[in-house]
Amino acid sequence: MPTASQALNGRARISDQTRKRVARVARRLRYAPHAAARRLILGRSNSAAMVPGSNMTGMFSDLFYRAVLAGVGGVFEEAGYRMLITPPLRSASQPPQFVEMASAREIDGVLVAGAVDGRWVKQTMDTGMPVVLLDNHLPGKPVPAVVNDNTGGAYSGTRHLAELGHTRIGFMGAAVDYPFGRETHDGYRRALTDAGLPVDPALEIIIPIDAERAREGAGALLSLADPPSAIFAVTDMLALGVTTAARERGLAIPADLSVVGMDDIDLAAVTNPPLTTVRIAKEAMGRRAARMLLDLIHGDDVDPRLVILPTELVVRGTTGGHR
Amino acid sequence: MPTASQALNGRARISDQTRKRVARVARRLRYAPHAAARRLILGRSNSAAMVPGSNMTGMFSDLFYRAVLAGVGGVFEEAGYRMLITPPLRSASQPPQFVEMASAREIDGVLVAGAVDGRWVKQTMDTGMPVVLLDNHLPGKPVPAVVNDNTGGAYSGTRHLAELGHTRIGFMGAAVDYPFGRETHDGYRRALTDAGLPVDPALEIIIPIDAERAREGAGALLSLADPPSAIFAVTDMLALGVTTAARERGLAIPADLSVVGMDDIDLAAVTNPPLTTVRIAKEAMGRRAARMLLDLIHGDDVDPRLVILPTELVVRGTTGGHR
DNA sequence: CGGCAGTGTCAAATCGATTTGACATCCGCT
DNA sequence: AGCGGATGTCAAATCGATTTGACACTGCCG
Repeated sequence: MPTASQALNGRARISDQTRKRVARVARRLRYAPHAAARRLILGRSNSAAMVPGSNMTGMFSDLFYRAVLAGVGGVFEEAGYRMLITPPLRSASQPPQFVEMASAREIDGVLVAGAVDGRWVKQTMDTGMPVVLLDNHLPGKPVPAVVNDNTGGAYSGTRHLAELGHTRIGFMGAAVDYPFGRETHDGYRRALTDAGLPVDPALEIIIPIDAERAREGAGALLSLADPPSAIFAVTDMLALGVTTAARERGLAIPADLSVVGMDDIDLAAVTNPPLTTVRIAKEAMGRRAARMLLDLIHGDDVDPRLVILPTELVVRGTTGGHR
Repeated sequence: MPTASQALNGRARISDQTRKRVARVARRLRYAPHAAARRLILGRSNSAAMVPGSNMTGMFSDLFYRAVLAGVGGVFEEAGYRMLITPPLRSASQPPQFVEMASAREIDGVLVAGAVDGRWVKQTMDTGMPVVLLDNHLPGKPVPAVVNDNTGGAYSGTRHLAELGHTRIGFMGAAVDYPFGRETHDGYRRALTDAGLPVDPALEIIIPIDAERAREGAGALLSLADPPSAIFAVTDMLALGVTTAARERGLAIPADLSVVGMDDIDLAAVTNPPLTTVRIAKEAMGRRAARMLLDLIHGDDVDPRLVILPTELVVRGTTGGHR
């Protein structure tokens, strides 16, 4: 079948006419080349693994990761690459599935979204397999990564509240084991300091990202003797938990309490009132990371090993001036 | 390397001592067999595709999907199988990724969860690739499938309300393009008829599964001149939308309105009040479907092509007697 | 007529792991 | 000594697609 192969793959010495004839026959016979055989001789599989980090509750649950996934998928599809999503991480001591797939050379590259044990990343990279981190980075390690400007985002959200005249601004942070948690906290505190406001640890609550916990946490903040008049939450889901808790206490938004989220999930624009939030360029993040991985697979050097994407403040209906 | 292969794969004529020695060396060299080469000679890849149907991509089916995934993953892992999740369906006219993977023999079987175009299923099965549907079935077609007893579940949820003395029982159905929608509707109507209650189309609302629509829909039902005193919703998320809408109108639950959901997501037990619901055996569904697929892959005949799993009514705090 | 470009056929090598059958040792037992 | 069982070595075939180089054929041009 050398002729057939050359015709289908656009190689040498085959006229257009023959090429088309072969293609027609192949279609009629429903012929599809055997992926493993191709992989073996060509040395590449044209597929990459997308790994949901341990902070992802589920690949599709998270509106955040769905948007990222769309960006990644678009670039891969355009490049003729296949994206395989691995299941959520298994028992901690065993290597996650992507490590096995990488060492068996089933894939050409790995894209890890979110929290991951650096040990597995290192082991995979040591075998020469390209890895790109997404929404996560290993500080001090030369692992290519694409992240959001979490510090800057938290800064601009908090500053917005300060500029509206609020002086007691609460913080709802996320307890996660990757840099996002610390970075947002930094941004919040820095904005307070720059605005000449004191940092009050009593106004800071750090919880796992979870619907119930968010409402409880917000309730605790609002029950303080001297409660905040505004709250910056590090994700939109947390911010929505805050608005729910406020409504349960009879507080009007934004009259009694201003709220800023971060993310700009689809839902944010249609809540009542629509949520003021710091938009994360989710699709761009996915696209950028996917392109970086493809470059690495093709052997190109990627220039900045760490890409930080800027955020954008989107002022909607949940923020107002301090009385 | 015949000896090495025989040692690692537990084949003939190799003493335990040599076996161990080979294993040690292999580990030190970080040797892992090339998946494609193995696939080629062995004729199987020990991996299967898990396909999220077009209804599984949304956030609300997600808690459901996660539980199913856990069941599937457990069985696969135990069997030494790898599960690859394909990304959400791409543009409608192109074949979804699992079809390509199947025709290139990258996988040994396909598990489709939820709504899927029957055309692709047929095309895949025609090539001899085992396919099992999960939470979906193609009526009249001999495609192996594992489903919930949706009719029975809706029946028991509705009957529970009738037994509590409710006579005007609303229905909140899902507008989806697979049997779930029709089956739950049937179960609801049948329960009414069996209880000697009239069917009133004005009490039936059928909407896409979506947070906003659920609240609006419930609002419409509760605004009727002669509103229902109880509502059966076909998913827990819809039921929670109902309770939210009721609370917004100052109705107490269950005093003024009884609500029953279906699913029993984790959240259902911790809401206030905890949700009465019809439990779907989600993990069992995943396990059963995974086992069926493995049987088909191993060439065994599966006996009932359609497995229907029973539901269980879980009475919690959102249902009470009719005044 | 000789040569050459354009096109197609064909056999052989290649990718990496596994399986098989032939052959070689070594050991213990009769 | 001779035999059989246990164990290990080795060369060769296999899986399916691709690539390469040798060769053949046609038709056109100088």
